[in-house]
Amino acid sequence: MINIDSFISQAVTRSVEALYGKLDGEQLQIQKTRKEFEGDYTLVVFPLLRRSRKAPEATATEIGERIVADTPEIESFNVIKGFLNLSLSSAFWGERFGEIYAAEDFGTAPSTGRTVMIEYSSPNTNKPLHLGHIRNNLLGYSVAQILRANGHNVIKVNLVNDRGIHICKSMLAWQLYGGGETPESSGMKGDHLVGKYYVEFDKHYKAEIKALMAEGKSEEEAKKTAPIMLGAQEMLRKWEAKDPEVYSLWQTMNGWVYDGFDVTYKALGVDFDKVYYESQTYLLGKSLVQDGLDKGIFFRKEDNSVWIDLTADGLDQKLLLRGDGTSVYMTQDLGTALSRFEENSLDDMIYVVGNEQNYHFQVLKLILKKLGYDWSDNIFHLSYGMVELPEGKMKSREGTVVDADDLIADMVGTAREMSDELGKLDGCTEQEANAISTMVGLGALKYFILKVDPKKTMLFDPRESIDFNGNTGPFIQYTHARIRSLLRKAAEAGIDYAGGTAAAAYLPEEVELVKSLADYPNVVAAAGDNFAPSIIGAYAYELAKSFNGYYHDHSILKEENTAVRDMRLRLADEVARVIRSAMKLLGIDVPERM
RNA sequence: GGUUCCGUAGCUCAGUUGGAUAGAGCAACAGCCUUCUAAGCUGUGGGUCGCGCGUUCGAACCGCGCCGGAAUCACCA
Repeated sequence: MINIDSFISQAVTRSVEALYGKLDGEQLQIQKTRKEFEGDYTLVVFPLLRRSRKAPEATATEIGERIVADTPEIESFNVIKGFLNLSLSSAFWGERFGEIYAAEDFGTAPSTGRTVMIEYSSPNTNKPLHLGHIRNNLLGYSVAQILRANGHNVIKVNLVNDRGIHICKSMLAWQLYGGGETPESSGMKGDHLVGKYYVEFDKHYKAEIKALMAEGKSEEEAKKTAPIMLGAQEMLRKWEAKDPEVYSLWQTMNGWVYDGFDVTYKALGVDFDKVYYESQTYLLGKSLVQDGLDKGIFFRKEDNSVWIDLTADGLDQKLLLRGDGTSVYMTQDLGTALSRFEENSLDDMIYVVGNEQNYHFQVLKLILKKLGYDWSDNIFHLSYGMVELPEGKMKSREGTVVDADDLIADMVGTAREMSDELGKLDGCTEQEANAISTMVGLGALKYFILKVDPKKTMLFDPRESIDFNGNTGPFIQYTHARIRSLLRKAAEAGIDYAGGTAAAAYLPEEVELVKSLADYPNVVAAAGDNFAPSIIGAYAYELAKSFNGYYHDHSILKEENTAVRDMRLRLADEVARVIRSAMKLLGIDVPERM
């Protein structure tokens, strides 16, 4: 299969060197011709002027003539200012389409042999998943898919924060006020039930603070001495001492939460190859502290705590070990990173974590580097911005958090209503109708989230997210469904479209579509390199849009010669295939009909 | 104050190894359903790319300085 970019690059280089002599290492500036100009590829000639010693137009013309004479596949050129636009022959594009059509694995790269671990989701076990987690999960999953399509060996992992004061709060509130309530007895999803008691704890905590302050205590003192808070802290100590009763309750309630999370993960279509629990990893990293002390990179303060001074790097001093010898988050993350790289022979490690932890990862990488671990450079923090609502930020205190399960149900429900209204589900069984509504509702949600650059703070407008027009998931799904319909109709009419010839690519619209298809592997590669699923999304949308335009101008019922008709149907087939694989990378289902 | 990130049409967003007249969608307006799915298509209007200076033949993109916004700088995770 010919790589079109390098084909062009070689052809142009050959002709330019024939004219002006060897280009020692200089890169020619070749890019795709913009839509509004005629041509396929454009050479920017400005940098070559000092070699040609002629005006831009004259230089471009000179090179253009030479290229057309040298390379039969390039059939014509035009010059606008310093831009030389080259047009490839239709026969060339026809051949490329033939290759694309024949390639089973088109759009995927051969194995690179690199192993990359990607950690995402990373929930706390004291409350259900919300909209922010949805962005995290979708980014993590789609980037994993993209990396896999780029030929990497990908390990998806989840690090569950299952220990700490937060879960103790839920546990204590449940003990005090739960009345033995369980997911079974209450009919509540386990994570929602545990989240309910976390809220309950906060309510009682606030009440106690208020009461203490009424007795004349300062706010600070009241916060420290509130009985329920002391109880939670006591519970944490018992947990650390593996008190059987506390430990058993902890296991039970976390179990409820995991059952709940599984339902949400399944609905979102994300999964993991391995799940880590902080209760099993939180002691990691202590040996690194001794190592750092020995190397003189860390230092000990008089209270016995261990620190690293990063002020020379523009950062601050960072604590690594408390005075009592217990570790902090940074310490365990250092240890976890080390054990992961060693145990899995990782080449790269990606953390999908919100941008509020940018500083943390900056420090993490720096410390590992100072300890002499060169793989520190292969740690990538895929940082993403917050999701805001039209009324502002999500605040749990003000009850403006968008719950993940509620949102998913809403999206699917709205998709169902809209579909019914439009009569899209007429003739479907209930099962089919549900399946389509789910694909469309979740497609809308996923695409809406993924089309935005991860690092940007994004606005989530529920009304806009369920929009089915314009740059949306359902638009792309719809296009795919229409293509499938077209192909079904063709098959019913007894048209065998597999026998067409590439000669039909002389039709201009088809050539345009083949060019779009030819971009596909590059799009995937680019997205893999800079972790921007939005590129894939934008690409799928452009393809869907161009096909929709194309589709409206053609009819399989129109009289046309066999070769032309076959070519169009093959193209439809291929566009459908490309849309499907692009959406699959993003984790979005594409229905056969809508 | 330090660090990191963001600022593009009324709104939501694309657009970087520096290239041509800065693009979509939504919203607004005008058209298109006895032919394959109108969740569609075609067209019109809408911009000091936050501001300034610099580098360059050429800057939304690179550098410096401002302005505005976000996150973070815990013996929390």
